[in-house]
Order: sequence, then C-alpha cells, then structure tokens
Amino acid sequence: MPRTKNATQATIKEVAARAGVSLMTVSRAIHRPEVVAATTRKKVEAAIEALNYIPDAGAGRLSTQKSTTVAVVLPSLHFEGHARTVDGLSSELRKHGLHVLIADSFYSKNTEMELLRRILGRRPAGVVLINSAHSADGRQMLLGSGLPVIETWDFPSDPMDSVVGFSHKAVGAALTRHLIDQNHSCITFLGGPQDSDPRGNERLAGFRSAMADQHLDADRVVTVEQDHLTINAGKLGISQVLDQYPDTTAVICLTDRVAMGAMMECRRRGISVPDEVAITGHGGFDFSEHLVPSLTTTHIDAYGIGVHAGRILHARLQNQLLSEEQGRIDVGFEVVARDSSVRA
Amino acid sequence: MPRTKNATQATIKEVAARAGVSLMTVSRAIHRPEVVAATTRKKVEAAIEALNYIPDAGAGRLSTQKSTTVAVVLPSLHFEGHARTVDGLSSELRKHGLHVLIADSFYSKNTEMELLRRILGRRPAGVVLINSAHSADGRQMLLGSGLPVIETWDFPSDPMDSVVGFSHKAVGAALTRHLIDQNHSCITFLGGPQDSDPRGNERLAGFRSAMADQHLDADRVVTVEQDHLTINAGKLGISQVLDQYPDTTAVICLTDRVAMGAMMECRRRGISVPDEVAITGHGGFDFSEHLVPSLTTTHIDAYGIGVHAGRILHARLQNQLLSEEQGRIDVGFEVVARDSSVRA
DNA sequence: CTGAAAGCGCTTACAG
DNA sequence: CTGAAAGCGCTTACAG
Repeated sequence: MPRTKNATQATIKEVAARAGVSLMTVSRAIHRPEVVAATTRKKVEAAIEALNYIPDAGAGRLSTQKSTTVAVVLPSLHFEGHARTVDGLSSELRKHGLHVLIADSFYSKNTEMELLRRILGRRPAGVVLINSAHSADGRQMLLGSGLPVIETWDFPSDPMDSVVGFSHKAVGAALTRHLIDQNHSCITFLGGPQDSDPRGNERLAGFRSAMADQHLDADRVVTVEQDHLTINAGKLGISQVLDQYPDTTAVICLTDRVAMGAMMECRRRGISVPDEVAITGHGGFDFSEHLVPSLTTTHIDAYGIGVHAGRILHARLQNQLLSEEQGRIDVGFEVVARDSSVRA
Repeated sequence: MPRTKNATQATIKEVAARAGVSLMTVSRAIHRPEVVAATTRKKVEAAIEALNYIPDAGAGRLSTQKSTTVAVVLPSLHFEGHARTVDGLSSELRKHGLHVLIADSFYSKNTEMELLRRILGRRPAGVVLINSAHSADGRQMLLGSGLPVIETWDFPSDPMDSVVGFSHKAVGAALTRHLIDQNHSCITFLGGPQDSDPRGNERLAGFRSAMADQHLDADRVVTVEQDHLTINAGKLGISQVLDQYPDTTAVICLTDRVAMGAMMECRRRGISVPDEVAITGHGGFDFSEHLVPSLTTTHIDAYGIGVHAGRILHARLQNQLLSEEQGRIDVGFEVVARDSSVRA
C-alpha cells in the first residue's frame, strides 16, 4: 500500500525520472561513476543537483547489509580526554568511509541494557566503548551481537574483545612511587565511591600495592560520596583528608578536576602546595599545567587511543586476523611531574 | 537475489518462525502488545528472548517513514556547556521516544556541507544546531530539507527556523556595564580571530556599544590568533593586553577558559586580581567559582536550552503550530559577579 | 485476534 | 553502457 511519501527529501526514483534513466543508473552514477557514460552521468548529476538529492543512508545499509557507522559509548560528554579520543577515532575512520555515531549514553547503570539495545538497533559496524562500565548482561549482549567491540581507556585482564588503553593500576602505583621518591610517606588517596568507578578503584589498588611495597600504610583512603569527580569533590575531600589524616604530606587525587578543587581549597586555607601538602591528579586536563602551582598529572595519548581503535576496527571489518598483540594495545601513560608535587 | 544475511543479528522473520506465527504478529506483539492474544504474545516474547532479537531501527524508519532520531550538530565536544545542553535535550526527547544522534562534526568550515549531507542522509526527524556557524549554502540545504531546525546558544536576528538562546551582544554589554559600575574606564576586550567566531564577535560588539554609551574608548581590543578559546590564549592574550594598553584596569575575556589563562598569568607575574586588573569570563564553566580569586562570569541555563529545544521539536513534529514567541526562546543569562572583578 | 500483500529507498547480480 | 527483477527488515492498511 502506498503511504504518504516524505514531503521534502527527493528519492532516487525522482532523480531517475528527472534524468530520464533507471534507478540503478542513478545508483551507479553515484557509486561507480566511471562505469557510466559521460553524457548520462552529466544528466544524472544535474538531476541530483536540481533536486538536492541526498541518498538515504539507512536504505542503503539495509540493501547492502553493510553498515558504515561505528557506535561510540561514553560515560558522559564532560571529559575532554574522551572528546579527544572521539576526534582521533573519527578522523581515522573517515579515511575508510566510516562514521562515528555517538550514543546519548548519559544513563545510569540500570538502563545500560536499554542503551545497548538502542545502539544495536541501529546496526552499527562496530562498537567502541570509552571508559564504559558494563554489566555481565551488557557484555553478553555485545558479544552476542557478533560485532567487533573495542574497549578503550582501560586495559582489563579479561577483555571482551579488542582493547586500546592503559592500566589504571599502573597509574596509581606510578603516582604513588613518584611521591615516595619525593620522600613522602604519609600519602593519602582521595577517591570516590567504590562501586561506581571501576577505573578509580584500579588506581586505588595501584596506590595500595605501591605503598605496601615500601611497607607504608596503604589504608589512608578518603572517599567523597557526593559530586563524583568534580572540583567540588576535591574541595570537600581535601578537608576530610586533613581531618582524618592530619599528618598527610601528600594527596593522590582521583583526577585533575578533583586535584584542582583540593588545590583551590588549600590556597583558601593558606596551606602551601607542595611544601605542606603535595598534590597529584590524573588525566592530563588542559588546565593542569596552567594552575599555580602547576599540577602533577598523568599524560595519556587520548587522540592516539582513538586512532588505534579506528585502525583495529577497520582491520576487523576487512576480516583481517589480528594477532593478540595487534588487538590489545597498551598505550601507556606518563607521569608529568610538576610544581604541585616537586619542591623547588 | 538472496544475499548473505547478517550473520548474527536475528531478524523478525526468524522470531516469527520460532514462535510459529507470522511476521506482523511479531511486530504487533512488540508495538501493540494489548492487541495480541496473551498466549501468542508469550510465545513471541519467548522467541525474542531466545534469539536476542533487537529490531532493526533503520528498517522500521524506512517502513513507517517516521524518524525517531534528532541530529545534533556541535562545534566540538570540548565545551561543557554544550554537553549539558545535549543532556537536557536528550532527556526531554526521551519522553517522546526520540533519540539524539550526535554527529561527529569536528570539521573545518570547508566540509560543513559534507557534514550536513551525512546528517541529512540519516533522515533525522529534526536538527538541533548548538552554537554552529553555517554558511549560506548550509542554511539553504537545511531549510530545503523541510526538517525542523533549531538554532541554540545564540539569538540571531534572522533565524532559519526556531531558536533557543540568548544574545551574545547583550552578554558583552552587560559585562562591560558591570565593570563600568565598578568604576573602571580603561577596559580592554580580549578576544579571538574575528572571522572564525561569530558569537565572540557579537560579544565584542556589545562591549563596543556599552563603552561608546559612556563615551569611553571602545577600541581597546586585543586579538589572539592562535589557540582559539584555550587557556593558553588567555595567557598569551593578557600579556598583549598589558603591552598594548598598559593603563588597562579591567579585561573582558572571551570565555572562562581564556580568563583562567589570564588570571594564571597575572598571578605568575605578581599582578593582583582584581586590585590591579579586574577580569571577567563568560560561559559559567565549573571551575570559575573555584578559582582564587573566584571568576566573574555569565551563567547560562545550558540544560534548560536543551529542554526547550526538545519541547519545540516535539511540538513541531506533532505539527503543532507555534507562535513566534513559542518558537523563539530567549533564555537570557546572568552576570555572576565574583572576586575577580569586585574589590573586597 | 491473526495473516497475505504491497511498499519504504536503495543495491546486487544477472541479462542484454 | 543500461535496465527489469528480487530482496534487505520492517510496518501499514486491509481481509478474514
């Protein structure tokens, strides 16, 4: 039964009619112009131009059974490192005619399944997870889809599929060692709620093991329940740290944002950083080098993570077999020691 | 001709076969379960569950000719205000079964047309532009699509269609007046390249007119060509300001990021803010209240912009006629006066 | 309450 | 170099 057709977007049929050719000649003129006679091509192009024809990508995908869309799942749009990864991914995929679709994934865990359903309902060619927690059900759903799945911003020991990231445990340990090298022994870890942040927990585990290695107290941990990962969490957190562990000489903050809040609060209270309290962050936020004192943090090649993910995805879609090595890339990280933790 | 079928995702046909019913009974069981007999519904549900069936949203859209996707175009993912708008839009649209698709739009202007083609090729139900410049060609293409288009984060005098935003000129003027009220007369505007930032130019225009109103020198303008809108631009820019206009007592920075860079540089140089130089930003970034001194900025209801855009879109898709007023919402802004521009 | 037919916009082989 | 047929996965009326 005929339905009302889309009032405004021209279809291939209309283009064909106007150019006086058949549908598939139009299709060919678009996708393999060299196969079409120059004169007919001209006619088709003129019709496309005149009608402002834009092919329906969904209909094309349905027909070819080939998706050109890669879905990206991120916990929120609010972290600039993730944005840089999307940039890198996008520019790499573009070379291969693939496009990034960012799901609006600002959901609580409860609705993770709903989010995944929505994504899979769009039939992407692959899925890139950026720092995304996923339940057992979610993992199963993704794996069951048979799509290439790339986890990024982490380096899990039991990856679902491909991985591009780094070890958060190593981050926690490296920052702790840095502070120990600066002669600190009363180091406190300032983190967030345990259950909602697996990567943060990994960094905490790294802290604990590095402290234990040096026979230092590994239980100096303060948790801010509210305002997860915000500047305000740092402000509140540093106060708790100084209350609970007044002998603290160094604080490892979960992220640069938290560290920024902690530093601001120290300044307000007239506590000198790094002389009275050394502070470290994590994530290489743009402001970290501009703070006074400049903030010690970790540098992560966020853009590169995206590029690697794009390459792996492309290879997978070409059915190239990847070695374990090629499909699991540890991009590492770098501790950037700055004034907030190094005395002049 | 039969093609290889998607290896992994189950189709409605397989579900029907497994449940022993016809395709459209499956379709009905999904969309209008109350119309289907309880027993058949159970069978269908079991089959869906067993096969992990997720309907192909693209095929559905093709068949119904109704899109449930709203495309969002933003200049980059790096500005948190925009992210909040997406949050608001997304949560509003979700109520009506609509979903947000964020285009990877991190393009230079040259490829704006390509971006728009890609978006329109996905046949969205509408388009929301967040702070997006668009060429005459781009405007025409969008309008020609016949889709509802909502411009946000601006309040142009010649909108394409619907608008939810605020006047950047008013922002520039209000910040200038705030500084004049604080007895400043040597006020310098610190901005970016003229040609790439229409909103910034509007704020500059607001500055100029507010200065002229008080018969003050409206030409104290410094432009940083590189590092557009970054912290580093502020760092570089404040130096230029002090070089070119050494009598400056107040600086209006294009955004909070730029202001942050300026403040950090002042601190490094031992220039007291606000006593020697007052500083204002724009955009209500999360860090602004936590800086020391806290930063004077503008507060914008970013989330609310998204919610309004979502409501307008929904109304438009219901073919509701909107009054001029309903389709053009000025959410305004608020000058948040803080320590960086107000002496104790 | 359930099913056979027709169609959404496009493309892939196959003929000519 | 170009076209008629069949199909991608789904849904909308229409019968029954």
